Amino acid sequence: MQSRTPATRTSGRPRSAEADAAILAATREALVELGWSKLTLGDVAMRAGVAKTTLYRRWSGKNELVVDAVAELFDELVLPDRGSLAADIEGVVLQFAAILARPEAASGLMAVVAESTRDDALRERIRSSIVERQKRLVLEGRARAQTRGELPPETDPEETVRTVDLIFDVVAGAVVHRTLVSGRAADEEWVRDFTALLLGGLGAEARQP
Amino acid sequence: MQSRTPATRTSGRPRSAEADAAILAATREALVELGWSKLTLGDVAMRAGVAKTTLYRRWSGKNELVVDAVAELFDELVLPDRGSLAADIEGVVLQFAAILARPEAASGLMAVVAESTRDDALRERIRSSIVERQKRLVLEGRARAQTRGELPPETDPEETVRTVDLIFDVVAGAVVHRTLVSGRAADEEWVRDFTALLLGGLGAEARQP
Amino acid sequence: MQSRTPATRTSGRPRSAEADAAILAATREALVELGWSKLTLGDVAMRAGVAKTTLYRRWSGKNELVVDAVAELFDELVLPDRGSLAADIEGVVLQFAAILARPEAASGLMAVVAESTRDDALRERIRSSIVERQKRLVLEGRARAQTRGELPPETDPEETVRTVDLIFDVVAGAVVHRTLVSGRAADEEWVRDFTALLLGGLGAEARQP
Amino acid sequence: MQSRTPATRTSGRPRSAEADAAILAATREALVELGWSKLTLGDVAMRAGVAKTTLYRRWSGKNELVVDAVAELFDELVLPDRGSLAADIEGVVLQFAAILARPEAASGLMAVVAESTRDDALRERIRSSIVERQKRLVLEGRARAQTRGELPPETDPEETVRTVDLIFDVVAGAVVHRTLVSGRAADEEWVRDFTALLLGGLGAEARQP
DNA sequence: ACCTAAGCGAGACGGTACGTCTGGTCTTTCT
DNA sequence: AGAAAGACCAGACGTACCGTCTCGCTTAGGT
Repeated sequence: MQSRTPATRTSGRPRSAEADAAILAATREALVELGWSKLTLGDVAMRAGVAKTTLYRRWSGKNELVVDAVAELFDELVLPDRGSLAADIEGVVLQFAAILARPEAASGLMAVVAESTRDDALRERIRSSIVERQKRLVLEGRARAQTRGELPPETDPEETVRTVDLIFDVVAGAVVHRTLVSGRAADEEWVRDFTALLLGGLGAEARQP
Repeated sequence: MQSRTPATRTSGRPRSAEADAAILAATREALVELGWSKLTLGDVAMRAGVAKTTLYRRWSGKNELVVDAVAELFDELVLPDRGSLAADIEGVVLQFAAILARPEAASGLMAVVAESTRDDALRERIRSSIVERQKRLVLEGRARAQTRGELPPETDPEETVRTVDLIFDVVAGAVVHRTLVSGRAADEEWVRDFTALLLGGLGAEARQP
Repeated sequence: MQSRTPATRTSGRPRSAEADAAILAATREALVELGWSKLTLGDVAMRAGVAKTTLYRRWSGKNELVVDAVAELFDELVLPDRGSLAADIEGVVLQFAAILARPEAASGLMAVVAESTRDDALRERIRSSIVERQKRLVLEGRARAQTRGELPPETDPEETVRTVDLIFDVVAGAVVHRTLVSGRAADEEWVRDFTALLLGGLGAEARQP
Repeated sequence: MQSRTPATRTSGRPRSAEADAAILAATREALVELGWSKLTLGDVAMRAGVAKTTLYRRWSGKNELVVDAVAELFDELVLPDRGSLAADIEGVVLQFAAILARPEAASGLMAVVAESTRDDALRERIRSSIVERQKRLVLEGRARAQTRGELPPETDPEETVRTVDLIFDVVAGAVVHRTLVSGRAADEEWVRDFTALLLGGLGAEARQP
């Protein structure tokens, strides 16, 4: 989560482990009720039953706190085994859409992405805590499809990385855009259309090297 | 842009047209230098050589102002005629990526999208000022491809709308995600890969009704 | 009151005489409702059904306007003939107290006096419009008392001026202080006590040159 | 044994005692330079080297602040022992006039009095902080004069209160009116005349029950 | 059983920006 | 030329948070 305290803690009172959890939970609660821009750290501290100093001792500011609070939400994504690549993709995309439809995810995620355009450390934190962390789903899905014979075994490892990245950007980007920018639900019908488009593209790409 | 005063203004000093332009330009300038979160309306007013009251008389807050300032950026997108659908798409996607790479676009756009998750009026303003406004590119490209015979003429109009929306979400979403979330440039190589994926998907979709 | 050029107006639209009266009346009305510090010239203009520019064309600011509006209130003071000096004084002091008890007088008068401590032109305007204008009451009362034989005829004119000034400061000051600072009504009992004190002092003074 | 301190403040950082003094001093300084109407709390805070919030944490607004700043000025009044009642009065009146001649006193005092005509809490604050606080001078002077045999011992206590109040209104009112409204100095000559008037009145009053 | 160093709740602190209001001025059109 | 209307610049208002800083108190591990 937060890469804190690599060094040995020798003396003094240890930091409260409960406080960490309470603060992150309070942050998500505040995101739901207030959204990112009206969320204040003083309010989060109060909700968590914690002093502001305790919060600042652990996170350097609102952005870092929100990244950590939001990142946890995406850990609940799992790749369901629904029997076919298409069905698997549809399943995970629907889960992703469901998370994005939750106000704490949408408001928080977009805001920190916006902030990250001017803060490289923040961008890196988002990449490692959220993006790279969830690429496991693409890799897992690919592997499963190869086992099933739906996709050919990979040959060029570099090519594979490029394709995984592309797929991830297309999937995550399309769902986010549909949900937050176009402002319409990524419902089953849309997910079916989208998955057909994606698989068609992948098949075609696979056919013409 | 801002739908102001459709009614006739007869008496009193008329609003300065220069002020409007100066404020929007100053807003983009401030977005470049400061980003969304550190942009203050007082600072924008100062840059524009305008009093804060003049600014607040026209826009109700930071979000509305930034939407209008950013929306203008996307009006410069044009669909180049490069001879084939693939080349046309690559061309416009590259243009889109170039705009998104500009700091005033990235920071401002993501931030107002984040805010719009808690403000329906703002979401609608974004949709009408930015999203719907640029769907013209998809429609134009489709028409041109049909003229060339690259795409079959549309039969079901409802189906057409759904496909246009899908394409728009996929294109815009993928480029945004690549650029802002993954934090890597949407360069020519990536655009070629992406276009291939998209056209493959469309072709496959067209083949299997 | 306002020393404006009564000189020849040759061309153009003549100034509205009604506007002057409306503005002063609106000023007093606003003083009653809002007090000096919350009175705004924009509000006065609106109440008077007049544009702000019209108001500024006639008065240079809030202070000048309020002085003129308040000065008119004191013109209604008259010296009643109640048969004796003591009774005359009591009568006029009660009138004065009654005016001061009106909120437009109290709030406005004290405020412009406060302002006048830093604005010589304003102090002079107050002196000529209010103070000197009402000294007529002291002079008149003195003359009447001399006719009655209650006071000896004046001998030294310089001495007379000094006494008149002193009396005026004592009378006006005591009533103002009682009413506004001590915050208690200058009622008949108090006025009787005060008048006794004043006449006693004058008699004693008269006896010992 | 029960603690006498009501609402002891135990936790949290204690308020800075220096800040209070610095703010009141800065207020008087600003009154001298700017007068009441141009004094801004932001400016006072800056002069005191204090944040605006610190100021607002202690005082609810400009009026309350100025009352406290001005009240301190009058604490330096003392009743000198000059051997006779007349001389004592002259001495204290001259001191009072000297304080009123200072711009911070004049501008501030009159302004808050003006404001107090529309704000009962403020009027009460003025009464208790300034007026009642300085009545000590009248009581002390009276006692000393009785010791000397210049005034008869008091008989009716209610009558005494009424007389003290009357004297205070007459003295304070006359000096204020002379200084601020008539706009002339309360110099030694005037004070001598005034004291003669006052003592004459008191003597006459004493003689005729 | 003490010592000591860090953590903790509380809340004051110096700042910055907010969005609103007012003071005066300027620019329209109408009278 | 004056008036009504209202936009304009300038700047103070009182509030809300920021991130930091004292306070006095708690809570552990090392001695």
